[in-house]
Amino acid sequence: MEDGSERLRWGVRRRLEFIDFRLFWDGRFNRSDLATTFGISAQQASADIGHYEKIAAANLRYDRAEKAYIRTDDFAPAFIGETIERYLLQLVAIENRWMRPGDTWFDAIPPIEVLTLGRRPTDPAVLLRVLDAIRKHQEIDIDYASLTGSVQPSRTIAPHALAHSAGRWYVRSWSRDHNDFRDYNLNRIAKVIDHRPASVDVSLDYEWAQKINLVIRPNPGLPPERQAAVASEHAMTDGKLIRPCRLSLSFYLMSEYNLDVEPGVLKPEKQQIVLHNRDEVTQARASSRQMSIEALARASTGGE
Amino acid sequence: MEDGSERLRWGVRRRLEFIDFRLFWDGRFNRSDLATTFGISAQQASADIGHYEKIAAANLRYDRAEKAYIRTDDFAPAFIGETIERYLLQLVAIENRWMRPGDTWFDAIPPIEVLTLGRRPTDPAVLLRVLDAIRKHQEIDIDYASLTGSVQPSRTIAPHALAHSAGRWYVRSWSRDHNDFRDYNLNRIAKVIDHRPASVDVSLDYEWAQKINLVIRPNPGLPPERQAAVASEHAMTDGKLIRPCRLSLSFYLMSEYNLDVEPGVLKPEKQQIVLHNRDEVTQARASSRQMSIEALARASTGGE
DNA sequence: TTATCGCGTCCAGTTACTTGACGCGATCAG
DNA sequence: CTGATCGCGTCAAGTAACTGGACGCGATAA
Repeated sequence: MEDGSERLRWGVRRRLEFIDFRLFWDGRFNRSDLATTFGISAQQASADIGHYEKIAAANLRYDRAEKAYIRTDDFAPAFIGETIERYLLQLVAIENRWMRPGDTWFDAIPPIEVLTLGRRPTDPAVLLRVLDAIRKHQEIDIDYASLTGSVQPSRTIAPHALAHSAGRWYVRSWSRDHNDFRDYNLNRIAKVIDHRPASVDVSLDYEWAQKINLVIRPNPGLPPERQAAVASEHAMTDGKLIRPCRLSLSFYLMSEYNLDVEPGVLKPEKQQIVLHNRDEVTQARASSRQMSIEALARASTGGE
Repeated sequence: MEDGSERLRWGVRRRLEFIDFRLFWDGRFNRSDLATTFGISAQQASADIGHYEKIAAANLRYDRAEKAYIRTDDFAPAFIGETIERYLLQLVAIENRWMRPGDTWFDAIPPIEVLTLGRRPTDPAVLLRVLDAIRKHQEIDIDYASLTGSVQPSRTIAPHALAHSAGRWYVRSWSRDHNDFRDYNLNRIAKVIDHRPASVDVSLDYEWAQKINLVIRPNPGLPPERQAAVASEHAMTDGKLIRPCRLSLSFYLMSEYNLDVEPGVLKPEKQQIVLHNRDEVTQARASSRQMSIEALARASTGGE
């Protein structure tokens, strides 16, 4: 099957992709679908359909009774290729109200249910300032929603990276108040007040820079056939999964999968995978954190 | 600030959105950025920039030294609006290799780290057949990767919905072998072999159709200020969160947040929220499941 | 039957976009 | 300082995309 590699103008290509998309997800589409979603005339839509037929004639046929173009059995995507995950993500985003259906190409949203506890949306203004600070190596003064909920004096941080885990966004930053590196929850930053050039050397954040291999295995407490299934699901080789991971982030992954719980506390079904080198990880993390703090202390006494 | 509500052709509008996007995320863009991502000439790109300036002149200025258009301090998005979550999702998707950077408008990917254990990608052919079966009320014969990994005879299911939780996709289906409704892991369906009209009445899936309110509270074992923080993070009112949820899916949400663990087993930090009406939920789930099974049994003895 | 609707197509006119050419200001190597 | 380079802006002329209007065709519904 061709991949639609002809030289097409960007807009035309997108419309042919749309045809591909609708055939895949709905099995059908209309000329008017094409015309309304792109705001083009019916004539132009006809021309586009003709264009698509030239490229992938076997993919569709017009059904007069249905008044629609119908996907054939030998349909093979000519444009959208292997980008299925992308559209699945869009479905999740729609259900979570992160996206409006109109932002996507879905017509009938498939009957899906998305289950999360949700979280507060990200403030664009905050994200913009944080990204700027990362890019331009600035330190920023922020209003941070403290644990107690009480009003706190503003804090000064020098962010240098974003991290995402288990649905949360973290801002990896140097903290002026503590003179060490920490994670700040992006959604808890209420406001970015001011900014100035940062003085800290972010390469001293060893806990971020250094990686370690998490060695993950199926929980040996599970019946052997369940262990095999778990191994298969996580695409393990030789019954184990090696996952490289920044030291500072290892905590979140361990937390998400209950890897930080002592063996035997939870039923094996609640802890399908276990971390084989847990002690090594916690120890490496603690020591790199200590090294980082000492290096920062030396730098500040020496430099200022 | 205007929202770019002029009547613009679809392609032009997308390009102005692109300008908005790059200004937001990178703080800058080039004429050639515009020209190359959309495959248009430099002249046309100039025209588009002029067009954008007419709509949101205060958003950008040209810096001759930088050879780029730079975001001003009073920048306010004129096109991309509040669709920030969408682009954050794209960043996650890129890091997970679900999307290629070229599928997005990002130039320099911000320094982000995405932490998951990953999973096998979804097979487009399988998804397509499953969606068809849902839409057309068909039953399908599938090759299902069993827990033991051994080859199993094919199973016959009649799917009627998709569900997403904790990174997994489930296919809610009637099972011919068991004459009840179950969840099938989408990634475990290796192949869809055949299909025919389904005979089962999906409205008998009470465990799916019926919803219950999960009453979620901060773990009382946490210090009060931590409880307040948890309540705030989950946007609780009066210290509790009411989350309506299909009975069949309640299990996954409980599993994801360790709500299904007896109080006292885990440290409170590992179980920041607790389910106040756990007994009610498990009981409702069991009874609706039983009702469903009985209804199906009556239908099959009476009907066939 | 008649009315309606969606598709396909021929037509002429408009807009978007192209290639080609030239000038301007900033940066850089010699 | 000078000439080369690069990215931007613009004028001009031609092409491709797209629009409006009009007409016929087949299927469906009143």
